[in-house]
Amino acid sequence: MTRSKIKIKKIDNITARQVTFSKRRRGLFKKAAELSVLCDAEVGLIVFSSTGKLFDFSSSNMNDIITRYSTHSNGITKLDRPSLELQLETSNSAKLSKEIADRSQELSWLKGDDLQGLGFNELQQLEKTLEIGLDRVVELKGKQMRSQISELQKKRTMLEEENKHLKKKLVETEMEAMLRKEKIPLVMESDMGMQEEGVSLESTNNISCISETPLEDGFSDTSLKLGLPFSN
Amino acid sequence: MTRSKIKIKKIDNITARQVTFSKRRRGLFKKAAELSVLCDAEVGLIVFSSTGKLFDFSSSNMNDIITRYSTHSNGITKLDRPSLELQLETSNSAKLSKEIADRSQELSWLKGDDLQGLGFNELQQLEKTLEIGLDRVVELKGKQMRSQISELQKKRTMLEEENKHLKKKLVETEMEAMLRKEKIPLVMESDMGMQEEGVSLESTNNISCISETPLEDGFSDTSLKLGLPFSN
DNA sequence: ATCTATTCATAAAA
DNA sequence: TTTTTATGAATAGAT
Repeated sequence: MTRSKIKIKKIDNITARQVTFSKRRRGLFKKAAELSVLCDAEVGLIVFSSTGKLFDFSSSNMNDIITRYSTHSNGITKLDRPSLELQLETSNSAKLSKEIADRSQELSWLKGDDLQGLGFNELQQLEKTLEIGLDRVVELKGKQMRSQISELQKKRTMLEEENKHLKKKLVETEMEAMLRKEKIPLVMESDMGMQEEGVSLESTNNISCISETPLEDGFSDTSLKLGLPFSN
Repeated sequence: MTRSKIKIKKIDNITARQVTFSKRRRGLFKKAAELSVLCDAEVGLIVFSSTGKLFDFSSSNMNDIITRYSTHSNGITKLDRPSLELQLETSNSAKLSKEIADRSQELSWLKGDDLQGLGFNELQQLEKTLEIGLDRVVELKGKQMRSQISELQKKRTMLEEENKHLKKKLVETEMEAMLRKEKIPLVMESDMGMQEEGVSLESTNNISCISETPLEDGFSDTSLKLGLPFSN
């Protein structure tokens, strides 16, 4: 369309055709893009050259555009090969939705919501179900609590035992030291490698370590919290 | 692009945008057609206006083009473009199934089943939920029972009142008959049109209703069952 | 929708 | 291919 007007018919010369294709293709894509931007349109453009090369442009997402086109243009007529499966899936979805609705309803009832429409027998049944459920939950909870308690008690016993041993050992060590007429430094704690966890010699309350009443209480406190570790 | 150059950006003025859309759309489609003819290319063009209207052009068949595009552009991903909806449906089904599973699980828990995996806090929560539900059910049930009882009592009162009147009337009738020296047949019940429902002259248990016991019993039993009409 | 001044697209050539 | 250039086509703004 310059130098001379041309007729719109297939260009015979292959080279010329390819050249024209390049030029016009770019022009076309440019205009497509401009249209989509200027006019807020959704544009999808697909071009296959005579040599089979693909060029495409889409203002958004080509799949979206094609999908939208499919539903718009002929709706179902077009690609109805899978419509059978689709129908199956759709009806399946419907079934599932119904199922969900049913279960939601039952859940509501069990939670005490939405009871207005129920008759007496239904309420009766519901009550029974709830009582059974509650019984089982309470029972299991109790079991868990009991097992937790017994575990803690076992641990306490173990630690008490350990403490007893440690105290004994400490007394022995002291005695030994006294026999050697050596004084055990009071600040020894920081240097002592305490491989025995759970027994701490440091503390805010000072306890004399050497004496006839070798260890007053305070050592017997294993710091074990017997409170149950759950909030109420 | 005449009179003044324009910037390629969305045209704000709606009217102007629509006008431009019309003009440029026609230009675009014309060029698309020209390209396909001049260069022997396969062209597919899809345009949705901002108002949602669809315009399309295809040098051959749009489905073919889309199919070819699908195989070309991403190979497998869109090869079965038609199954896009199917995929959507399928994923939807999956979601729904999951939902059902969730609700089923919760239902099981509420019914006291499948509790093994639950921790203490979950059991605690469950117990609370069940208690609330149970409370509500019991409350509503109680309400229904009370209203039923009061309704029945009202009815009983009504019927008792009615019976009293009927007895009185009967006595009067008897008296009258006696005065006329006429005898009232004993088998009259079967012929008497009993327009008063709820009042049965027949009965197995005999209860005297009127202090003077003017008429023998059998009249006073209204056959009212006060037991609640539900099974336990 | 139609008109026109301008800008744009592009056929032919390089 | 891309660039150049002369020219026809497309179109923004007005009507």
